[in-house]
Amino acid sequence: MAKTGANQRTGGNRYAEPGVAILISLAAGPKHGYAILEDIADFAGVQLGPGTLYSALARLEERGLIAPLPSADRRRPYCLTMAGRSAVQEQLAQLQALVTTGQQRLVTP
Amino acid sequence: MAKTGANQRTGGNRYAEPGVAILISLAAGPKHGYAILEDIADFAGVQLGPGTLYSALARLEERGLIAPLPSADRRRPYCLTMAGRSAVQEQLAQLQALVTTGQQRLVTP
DNA sequence: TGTGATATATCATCAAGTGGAATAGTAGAG
DNA sequence: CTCTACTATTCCACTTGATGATATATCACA
Repeated sequence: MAKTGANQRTGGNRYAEPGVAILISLAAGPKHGYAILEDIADFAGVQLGPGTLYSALARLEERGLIAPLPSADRRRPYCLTMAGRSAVQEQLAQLQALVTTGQQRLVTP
Repeated sequence: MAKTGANQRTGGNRYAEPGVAILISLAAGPKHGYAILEDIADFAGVQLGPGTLYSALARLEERGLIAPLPSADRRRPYCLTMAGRSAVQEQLAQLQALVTTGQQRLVTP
């Protein structure tokens, strides 16, 4: 396990759980798992393992935040539901508030 | 267990894990656990349980992101280390990037 | 004295994050 | 035509860590 060195002992790398990243990825339009993987690696600089991705997708679907589309090829595309869209908005707002507070505090100790 | 109803089956409410919130709280100056609890409830609107708080503190200390100060009274104050300060900055920057991307995508589908 | 707020420690439980391995289809090189 | 590499998903075992409950101790104050 983990010969990378960059992220060796994970479990501590929960900067932001994959859920939000996936929702953000789908906010740009429907995608299938593998494409989401690449998209996230691109915009967040984090390479998710397949287990992480697909288990998160299952959870998200279970919660009604994303919905499966009819699959062409061997791909299983998903799209954001309205609930999902609301959820991202809400989470982003919360995160933004957190970030703003944090940055204020870092400059005004 | 959980008769609250407001947050009954948690495990799904990881908008942002307590670690960042604690670091942000300490960014405003040294505090002891209980004070951090109140501070976070104030600026993040999240009431952490004692288990969550103190276990997170232990982890953060173990990783060298916070350091214990000599305890007066029965309080155990902590302060942010330099590594901790860097870590918050980094995480906040990452979160900010995530939020920005997310918000762009929500308006430009 | 006893009641409630302050403050911390410890515990068991469980969700979920994680990487690796297995599987399978597809496309291009040779 | 076949070998190989890439695309794509599924399954699995392991580990973190978040969480609420509970226990404990001190202090203020009526």
